[in-house]
Amino acid sequence: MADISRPSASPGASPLFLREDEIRRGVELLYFGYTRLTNAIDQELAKQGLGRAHHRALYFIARQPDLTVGELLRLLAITKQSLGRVLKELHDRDLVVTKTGPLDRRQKLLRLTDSGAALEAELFAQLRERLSAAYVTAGQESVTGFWHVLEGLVPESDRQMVFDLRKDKA
Amino acid sequence: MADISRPSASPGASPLFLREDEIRRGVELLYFGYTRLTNAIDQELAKQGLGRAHHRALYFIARQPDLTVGELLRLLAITKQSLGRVLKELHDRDLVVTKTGPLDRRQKLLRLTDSGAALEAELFAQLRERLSAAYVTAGQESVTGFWHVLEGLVPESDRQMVFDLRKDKA
DNA sequence: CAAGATACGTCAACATGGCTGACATATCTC
DNA sequence: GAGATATGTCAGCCATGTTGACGTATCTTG
Repeated sequence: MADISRPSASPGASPLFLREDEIRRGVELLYFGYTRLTNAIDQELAKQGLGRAHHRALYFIARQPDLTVGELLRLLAITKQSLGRVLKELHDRDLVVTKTGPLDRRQKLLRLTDSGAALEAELFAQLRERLSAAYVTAGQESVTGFWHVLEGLVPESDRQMVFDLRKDKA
Repeated sequence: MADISRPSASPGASPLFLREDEIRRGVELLYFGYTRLTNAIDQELAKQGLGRAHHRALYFIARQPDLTVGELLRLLAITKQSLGRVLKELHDRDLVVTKTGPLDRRQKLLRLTDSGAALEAELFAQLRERLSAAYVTAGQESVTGFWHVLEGLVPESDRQMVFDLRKDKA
């Protein structure tokens, strides 16, 4: 295969070679990479009778315990009715518990139960397997490039929210 | 903001620093990057009364004119019934035309009409805007890293199909 | 050339996970 | 005490995926 990282042999049109083909390449790889990664856990989810919507909620609750419902809504960017359905199912299956917010009693803080955490860990293991294989093949330098481009795709208005996932809650 | 691209300050556990946090970072950025990019065209699509499924079909037909129905099915990885509904709507709106395959008359080759191509171009312009902004911010080296990691996420069995999108049909 | 495989289309029923709109309750803030 | 806010919930709708069954035209092969 030709070296896909080499830009056009005739530069000059643009300092960063933003030719149509390079954009389409990104669109396609993002599409296939994302969909194939999410496919990796569908079978596991189906065993539990859960769907991808449940996994997204489990994932973010695992990532940031004591997340509020409102914060989760902002992350998922769906309506509260849609999320309500998902959270109710997770609660009914004893995968998620809520507690009243200590500072603001209107809030509900979300946490995984032990079995919720176990399920999330099992699903995460699939993601880790795929993603770490891709990381290893591409190399650490590529991984940081991968991150940088994706960060640029997140609108300014959402960026802080995404970065904050890596912090413990105040 | 801290330099998010710098790996752990305490390497040694793994030669490529495959700590949980680095995997989660990839999962999240992929999720937000992908969903926010696709959100970029939803409004445009809604104007036409079309959905994302229609866009995916338009995109791949634009990318590889004279694609067969079977090839498109493999790319989208959905059932023929689902695709049939989408193609029928695109055909009814005069965005796509089919012609009988010249070598194998069972096949139908898909092509955009002029108005289909115009719509696809308009949608593509949105993607280009977002993605090229991200490319410029990240720099060419990051872009190649971005590609390499995503390639690693595409299963071996699908990889040739994805690469072949960039070639003219035989 | 006949038989079977293949490419495509279509009918029907159903599941998932989004959406809007309307309204209720508890709690916080001013 | 009045109004804003965080959450929940009922009801119905839509987009887009699924399975299963079946039909037709065309290609391929023994």
